[in-house]
Amino acid sequence: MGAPKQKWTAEEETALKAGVIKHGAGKWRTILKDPEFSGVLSLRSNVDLKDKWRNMSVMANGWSSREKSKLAVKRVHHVPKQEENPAAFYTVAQSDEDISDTKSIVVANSTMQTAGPMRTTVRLDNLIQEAITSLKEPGGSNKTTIAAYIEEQYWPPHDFRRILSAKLKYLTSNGKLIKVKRKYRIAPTSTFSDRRRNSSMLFLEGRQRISPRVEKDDSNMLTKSQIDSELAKMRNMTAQEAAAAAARAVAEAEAAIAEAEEATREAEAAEADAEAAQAFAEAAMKTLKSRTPPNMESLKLETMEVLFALDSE
DNA sequence: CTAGGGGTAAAT
DNA sequence: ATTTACCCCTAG
Repeated sequence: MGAPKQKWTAEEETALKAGVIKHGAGKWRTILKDPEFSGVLSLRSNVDLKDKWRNMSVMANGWSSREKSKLAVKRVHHVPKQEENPAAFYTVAQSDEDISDTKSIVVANSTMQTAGPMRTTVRLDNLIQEAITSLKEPGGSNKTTIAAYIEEQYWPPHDFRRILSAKLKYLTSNGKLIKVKRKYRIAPTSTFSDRRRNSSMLFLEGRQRISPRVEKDDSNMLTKSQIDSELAKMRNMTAQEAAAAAARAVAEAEAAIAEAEEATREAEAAEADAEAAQAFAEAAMKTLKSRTPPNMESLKLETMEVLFALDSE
């Protein structure tokens, strides 16, 4: 029996994502026990988490059918900026053969070969959609509100707002969003899958303020200071954690960059590479977790540089 | 416990 | 029809 049904709430999904980011994909039990998430996820089992993550991954993969398509990976095409990037990452990811997925390997390899970052998408579409639906503002939400919502739950990539603008513009011209007086709402007919609207705000526990040392964030939006504190924390992290955090940041940032470009052209192709960054980031995390890199310090430094490089982009 | 294969059935 | 939540099982 498939068992009744209990849709995952946005809070739970957020908690799961945050948990994965914090503890790594696969540490379901750890995530579950973490007091930061146990509240929200108390009704979920570790297997539920795993399955949900699987579902989410499948979605991110673009094309459904859980495990059907082996996905013979694709072209890594043009890259807006080409510098020598996270060499440390790529090296690490590549030097590992226990990267389970074909896609991961391909990503690493192709990335190496083209000496450029892969393009990706972090489902900004979905984030926007989630923001609008969750905010439930009559008449839609304006850009600032949407940005604030997203920034509250996700680590905002450097030039996030610029990208958001481009994306919003594109989605509007595309008919997926309707803009009325600077407010966006989801087009009724759109392909936006429109998901649950279970915005029962239980506790606002789903996501804690990351900065323990910055106590003065009353109503202040924690964007820049959050980044700073993240970086500060990274210095005290283990290489694995630092790399994982950085990997995620890199993936998101590059994805955002790709998104921005794509938005001004055609966003269709963007979906196809959606998983690339995720696979890459996961591979990096996985690798770094299973084996401690020889030179932790240099790795840490490398990741830092990556972050700064991206930040000054 | 986790990964992942496979399956059922409720929702959409 | 597809997606999605949940279950079960096996290997490691």
